[in-house]
Amino acid sequence: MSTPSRAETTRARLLEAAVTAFAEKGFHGTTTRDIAGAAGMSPAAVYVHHRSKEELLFLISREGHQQALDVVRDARASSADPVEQAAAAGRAFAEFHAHHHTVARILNYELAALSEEHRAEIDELRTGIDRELRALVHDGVASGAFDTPDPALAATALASMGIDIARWYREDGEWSPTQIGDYYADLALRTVGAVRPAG
Amino acid sequence: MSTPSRAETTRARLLEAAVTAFAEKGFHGTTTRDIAGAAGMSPAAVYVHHRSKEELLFLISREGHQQALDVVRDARASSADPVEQAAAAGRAFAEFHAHHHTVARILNYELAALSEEHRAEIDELRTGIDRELRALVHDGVASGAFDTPDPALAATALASMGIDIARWYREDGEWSPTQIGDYYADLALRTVGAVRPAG
DNA sequence: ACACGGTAAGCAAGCGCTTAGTAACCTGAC
DNA sequence: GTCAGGTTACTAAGCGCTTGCTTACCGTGT
Repeated sequence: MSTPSRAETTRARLLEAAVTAFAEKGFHGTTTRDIAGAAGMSPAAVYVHHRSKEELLFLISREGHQQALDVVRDARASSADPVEQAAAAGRAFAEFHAHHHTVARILNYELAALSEEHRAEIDELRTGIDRELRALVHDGVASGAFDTPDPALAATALASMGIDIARWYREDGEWSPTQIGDYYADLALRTVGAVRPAG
Repeated sequence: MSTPSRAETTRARLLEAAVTAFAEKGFHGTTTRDIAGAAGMSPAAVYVHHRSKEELLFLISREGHQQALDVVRDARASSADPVEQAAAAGRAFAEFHAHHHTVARILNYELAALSEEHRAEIDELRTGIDRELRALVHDGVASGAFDTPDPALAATALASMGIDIARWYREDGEWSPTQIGDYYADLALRTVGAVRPAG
């Protein structure tokens, strides 16, 4: 229960400012002066707490990807039934991308701005997400619970429709993250061709 | 059948170079020297043929959005049956985003870099696409051919899953644009809850 | 003679990042 | 309690370079 040090607080403020700026204007459209200004500090303060502007992007990207991977893993672990797994994954992945749409935009649209080493580390997390979804669809097809013309492409489509929510979602839009989660739980089942679970 | 003038050819070469560069590195990550260099010209040549870097983005965006709108309109006009319209729209919209993935990335990820006036003009074309898809789903629901818990969200999802193909599609990937088109024709029918047409 | 299609050179502004310095806060000997 | 000595968190100023774009000029075809 230790209170965070002043340095930790400042570090977090800079990261939060970077998230907002990167999501709104992109990595290359954001200046270190933007970030420092939004955090209420001088441009030099960025370099007291972080090596470079790219490191800020990497820290944001790693944390966000880890969370996204956890979301999918938790959904798979929530049930032994592939049908329930598909609904849970569709719901949770959609809710994640709606609720964390600012971070999610950075995760998916700023990959090219990462250094080669950082990009490689992020790619491993992305591969993990893809593997989870492919395994989920594979299990359902193998058990006869799913009916899809192309299981691998179905897994890609599941990831894709969730990710793109971060692009079109608006906080003042027609649907709340919960409503979107409900809809995408159903849409995931339609995508894999599952018989709806009773209830 | 007039041969294009030298100016017209150069203009097109600069636009093509801008498409490649913007898609790969984003608008802000691309320099006017990148564009001129890729077109085999000096940096000043850009300004012989175009007002600004932003104008290049606008020209690319307007042309691409017009084509995307035409694709959806043609799909709707191809049949009076909402089910066939949904399949045709799903297929054509997906094929478009796979085949023209470089342009499509610019259309969907560089909107914020447009000037206010240009952005407004592009938004009209985007609204047109949205309206077509909402009308399509509405017609199917009204005729009893579709079954979906949220028609407006279904239309959004249809657009979304097509658009995101531009993000994940790779020319050396697992699927060709035609295969993707086939799959998304079927996926569109699942999304709107249509009874598959005979055949 | 001259319009057309282009370049060489460079300007003002803005970029990521560094350096040198300072105010504010601890620590502990007395 | 207090106050020198050291540390932490930060800033003012600016460096070297790149940016979008302009200006002044030139070779070529008619």
